[in-house]
Amino acid sequence: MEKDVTFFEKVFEVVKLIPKGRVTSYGAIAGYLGTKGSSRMVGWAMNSSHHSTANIPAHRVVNRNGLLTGKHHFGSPEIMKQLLESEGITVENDQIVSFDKYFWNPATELND
DNA sequence: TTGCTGACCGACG
DNA sequence: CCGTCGGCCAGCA
Repeated sequence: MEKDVTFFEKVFEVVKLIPKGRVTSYGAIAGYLGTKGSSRMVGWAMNSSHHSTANIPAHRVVNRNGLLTGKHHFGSPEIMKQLLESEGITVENDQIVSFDKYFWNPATELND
């Protein structure tokens, strides 16, 4: 039976499951949750992640183009890039290099 | 309570 | 190719 968990909670769970050195997209998470149309809410959940005490690796979540769209929401646009590079991910021009190589699809990784 | 906005994505002209 | 619009759910005035 499903809990009264909201879209936010689901997003947090998936984001926290993202392995180090990997990245995913808002649409991928939304699609995995079955709400592809609510890709916007995924980003909104990330915004709430700062308010949440849980450690949410929001820097591992980027848009479909691998662009660091939400970098500005980390307090400083450099934080997101530094965090990604700290995990071995190359970021150039606010965009992840070989994004498809670092891309982590929950629907594929979490699903057998 | 109603309505707008938002770290996106995809479709249409 | 590029500009515009609709849709999804939740938070805030």
